[in-house]
Amino acid sequence: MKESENFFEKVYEVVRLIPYGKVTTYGCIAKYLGAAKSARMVGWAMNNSHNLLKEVPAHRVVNRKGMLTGKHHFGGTNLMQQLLENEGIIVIENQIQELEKVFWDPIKELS
DNA sequence: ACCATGACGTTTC
DNA sequence: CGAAACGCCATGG
Repeated sequence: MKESENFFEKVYEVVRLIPYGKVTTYGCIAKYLGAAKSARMVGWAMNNSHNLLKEVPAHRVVNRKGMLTGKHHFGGTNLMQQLLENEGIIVIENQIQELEKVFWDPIKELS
């Protein structure tokens, strides 16, 4: 690992800052970090987050559509959806409902 | 060094 | 309006 961890570390930091019952998108995080074109890297960082000693609430991070694309990475079950619903977020068919309502923009909130 | 893949996003047809 | 293709960046083989 190298300084690149700084990028991942930043991602994890922002994800951990997501308040309870709120969610954000990969693109927003990437943009907040100054790598708007690297939204995929954010998702990749999440994948690597499993290797971290500290757990990251990746279940609060979804794609632009609010779809739980990465739920399969949470154990192959509906764990991700369960976690979100547990926080009061309505999830139907791997898709977050009232996304605008639970959406949390780090740029807007952390600006 | 090149090709293939990915928890995305935007643009085009 | 819906689906497909392209683009971006980083990692792995």
